[in-house]
Amino acid sequence: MDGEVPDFVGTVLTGTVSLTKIMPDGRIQMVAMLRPGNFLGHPYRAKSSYNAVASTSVVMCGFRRKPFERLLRKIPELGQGLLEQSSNELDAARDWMLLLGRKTAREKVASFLIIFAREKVTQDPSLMKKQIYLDLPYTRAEIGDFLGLSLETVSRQFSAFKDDSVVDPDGKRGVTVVDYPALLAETGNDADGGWLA
Amino acid sequence: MDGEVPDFVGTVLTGTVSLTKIMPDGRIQMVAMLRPGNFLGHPYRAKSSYNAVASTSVVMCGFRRKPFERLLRKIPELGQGLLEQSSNELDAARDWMLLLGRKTAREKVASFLIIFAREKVTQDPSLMKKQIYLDLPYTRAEIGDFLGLSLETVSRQFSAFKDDSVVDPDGKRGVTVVDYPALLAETGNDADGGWLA
DNA sequence: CGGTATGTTGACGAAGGTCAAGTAGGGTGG
DNA sequence: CCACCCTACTTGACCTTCGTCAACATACCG
Repeated sequence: MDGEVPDFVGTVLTGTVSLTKIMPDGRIQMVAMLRPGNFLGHPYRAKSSYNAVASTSVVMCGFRRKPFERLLRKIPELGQGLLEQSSNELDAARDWMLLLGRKTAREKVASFLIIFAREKVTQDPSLMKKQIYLDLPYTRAEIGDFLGLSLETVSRQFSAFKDDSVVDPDGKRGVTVVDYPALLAETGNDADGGWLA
Repeated sequence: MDGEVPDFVGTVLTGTVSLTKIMPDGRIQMVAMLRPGNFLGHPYRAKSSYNAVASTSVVMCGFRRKPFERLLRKIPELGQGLLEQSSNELDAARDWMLLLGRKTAREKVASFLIIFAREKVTQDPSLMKKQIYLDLPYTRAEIGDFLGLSLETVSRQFSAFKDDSVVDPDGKRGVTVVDYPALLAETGNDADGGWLA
């Protein structure tokens, strides 16, 4: 599924939606990864030139823009929630900017994997010392678009981490994180870290 | 001036404030450029690990966080303005991500210059066909932090644009844009473009 | 069972980073 | 007013990282 963001807004219920930017010559950069609970679209802003791509099958709760803005005016508490979410996304975008501008390919791929691994570790901290199986919602090419890398470089970094027994790729989209602390150390971040490892 | 963002929020009145992220080994990425009218700090979010740097002398209108949040609850319209601003910054951040992830050094520098040149052109469209003098608020090193480049690469791109008679550096922070349309064409964007050229 | 998507690996080259030397302004103290 | 110094900027030589192109492997789907 692929197309212009239409004149509606909504929240993601299940699945993963990606927003991408594309240059006239076809270069692509992913600029947002929306997971369940995240909000898609800007109230009060008609045009934003993104493409929305559903990476897995997605269920959304959508509203057309105009009625939603009326609702928003009636229930100001709603706006506060949106402001918080927007601030969160802004923070995430800025971690991502550090990644894009300054991290090496190896650090980028490690950071990418940590996003998904950390999600599981947060649910069950004991996983930190075990193997963590991940089902990535992206192909190598999409991971490249996420990280600002070519798909070949992404593939090579996966292989390198496999050689170092940090990670073990399994089929197309599966990976098991063999050594979570080691992977975390490869991200180039200090311990606390933001959204992006 | 340099330091942690303290427990306050506020709007920039004059000057330019930059937010940067720094990695343990010292690599730096600028993640926001706040100009007059922009808001600094997230209501409802205590910690964000940025450094705020005033690139020029700055006047701000600041509030401590707690009283401001009370104010915000009393006047919901205020929140709407903040949401709009936050959405705008998010859009800007995403244009910036495309730049960081996918543009060449030459395109990055062109895009950087266009941000400032466009500001002037918007005020006076006739400038588009004239020479535009800019007083950049940044050193080469800071431009590098903005664009995810080394300062040497920034310098080389300035020289290259000078050789091509697109731009004419003047002293430390001065530049005159000799050929605005040519510079625009170097950004790699299609005509409309977002915040970042 | 064959075909298309995706992933891996190798060889090579180009873009940009690093290191190093030298230059140019701008401000300060003599 | 001039000499000096400190900071920013420029330029060159070299090297690393990553992108590109290409061949091949694997997996998924009809």
